[in-house]
Amino acid sequence: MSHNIFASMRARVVQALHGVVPDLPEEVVARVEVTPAREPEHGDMATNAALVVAKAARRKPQDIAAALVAVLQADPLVAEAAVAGPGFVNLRLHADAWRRLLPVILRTGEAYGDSTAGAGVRINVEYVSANPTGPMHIGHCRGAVVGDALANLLAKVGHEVTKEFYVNDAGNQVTALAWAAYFRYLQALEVSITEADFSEIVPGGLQYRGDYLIPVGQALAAQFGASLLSADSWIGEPETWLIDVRDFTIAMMLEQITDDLAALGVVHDVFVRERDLVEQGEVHEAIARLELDGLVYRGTLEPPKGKTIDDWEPREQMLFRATAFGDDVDRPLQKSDGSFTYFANDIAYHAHKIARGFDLMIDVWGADHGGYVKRMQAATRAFGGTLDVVLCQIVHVLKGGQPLRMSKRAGTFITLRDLLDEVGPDAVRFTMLTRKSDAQMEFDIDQAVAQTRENPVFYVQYAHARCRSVLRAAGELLGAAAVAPESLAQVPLDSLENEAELALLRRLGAWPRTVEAAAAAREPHRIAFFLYDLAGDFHMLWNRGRDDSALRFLQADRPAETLARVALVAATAVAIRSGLAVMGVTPVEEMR
RNA sequence: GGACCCGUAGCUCAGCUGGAUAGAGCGUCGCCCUCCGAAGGCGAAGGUCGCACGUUCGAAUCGUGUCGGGUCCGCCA
Repeated sequence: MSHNIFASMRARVVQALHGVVPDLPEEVVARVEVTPAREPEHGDMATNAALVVAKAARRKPQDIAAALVAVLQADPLVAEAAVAGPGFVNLRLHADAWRRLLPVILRTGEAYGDSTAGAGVRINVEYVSANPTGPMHIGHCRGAVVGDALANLLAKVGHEVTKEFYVNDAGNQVTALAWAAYFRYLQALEVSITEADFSEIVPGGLQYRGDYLIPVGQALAAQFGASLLSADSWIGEPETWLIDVRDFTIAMMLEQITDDLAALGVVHDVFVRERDLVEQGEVHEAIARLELDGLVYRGTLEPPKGKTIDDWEPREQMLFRATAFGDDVDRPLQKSDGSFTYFANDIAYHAHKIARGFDLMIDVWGADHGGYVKRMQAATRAFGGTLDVVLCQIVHVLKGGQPLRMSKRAGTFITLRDLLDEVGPDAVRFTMLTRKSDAQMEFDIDQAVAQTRENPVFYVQYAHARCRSVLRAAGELLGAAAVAPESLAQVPLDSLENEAELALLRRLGAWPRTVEAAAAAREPHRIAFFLYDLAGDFHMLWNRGRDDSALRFLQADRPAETLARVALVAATAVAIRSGLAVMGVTPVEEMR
């Protein structure tokens, strides 16, 4: 059930258009838009209807616009219609058309803005998907927030959404992790060996030297005692301990990651483990199916030009014919040791998702995976699926006006947990959504906690707190029953006629179309900007009351007007909560 | 050499999928307030939308080229 006033006006415009210009092709009508007017003098809304059909109708846009105006002026919602510019039709609605949104909003509650635009389309949103080799850091954080908010947004427009985490627990990385954990295990048992000496033993050298594995080593010692050592209390043969240590460590890391995510408010519905896919033979199955379709062959790749690779030598390998689906080159499926590449596993994973019946997959990745998009989309198309990728660009963290250079070696490595401790989950989530995800962003820690307008989190929360404050005071003045949503939904609203009040009303009316547009564009940041603007409208109204006490919400001697204003305030709070819910941010009742 | 992302006000960024005179916050300048309807308010200045062609009624938005910044480029994930 949609309460989108722009959608209903569009329906009226299209109906009028059919009367004015018969036999219009569907695809032409589809381009008709009804959008909010940018300038208040232009009215409330504008439509491009006459402009987009002019060519098909073989008539001048202004003529069609004039004919539309004649029809639309008779519409009971329309106060004024006029031709403007090259053939726009500007519409000014009766104030009542806007006012009657309030009961709808109050009765709908936080579901205001929901729609059925996505009904029947199942979407899998995969995000975070970090290696379980260490704690979550800032780089993961943006993707986590964007993915989570996007999933909420898609659900709000009616999609059936699954939030999914792909655990990369099958590659060399987790073997390296096991070695690093084993070193900490030795330390926990006070086996005397230096990091340098141990690194000599590790195939490829010791990685993951961070302190975060110390508790893992202790836990291993507590769990296994000395049983992972050799008989002479020295380093055991890897085949005797590697798998146990690896699985134990992955489990602990994964638990820490999910704990950190939970602290951020991110909870996935489904975890898929790469190792399970490998062990259940799904990779072989997926590759076999590609072979059947003639999309796999043995060949030799050209070395990349302009980039010298020291030990490059031409090598024949198993390749996926990605170029058949728009990629630049065909992509390797097998390493020289015969095992599958990460890409091959990922193909199996996406085939797995397609087989589970999703109509659309959306992967949220870091910018460093940008070069991977085309091949993955090629692979999913080979399986008859559709993949959208949302790339999240790098986040630079600022503190005290200075960039924090993140370096594991220098110890200025910011974990998600550090950030949450310093800023709090709500501010982290909101701030991460104040930029388009494919643009780099600077995360200014000082700004995220600032109690001023320059901090959008504060500004929006403050607006909600003020709304709640008004509602509490109204309850004391008029009685709790009088300010219950259903009571307010029946209040006469004629007294809402101040320009600032109407501006706020119009903004509230734009919420459903904002949600739909943001979902269609996969751009959750638009929600943050809408809320910032909405908060601005509300604060402006509040400030008017500060200058002129007649404009304050609560007027002890004029209960009818007070109730109408309280209804507007209550609806504003509802819309803010509706938006914050998409972002996963908790609305506050008061500023403290 | 190639692929992908980004170039909009001094700074950080929006710009609703091609619409009308390109917006916000910060900063700057001016005025007001310092009242718990506290954690400021009002107003002003400030832009050849990196640049050049092209597409069309119309371009910050689409295409091509170019310059600048970023990410990445066979057996890492």
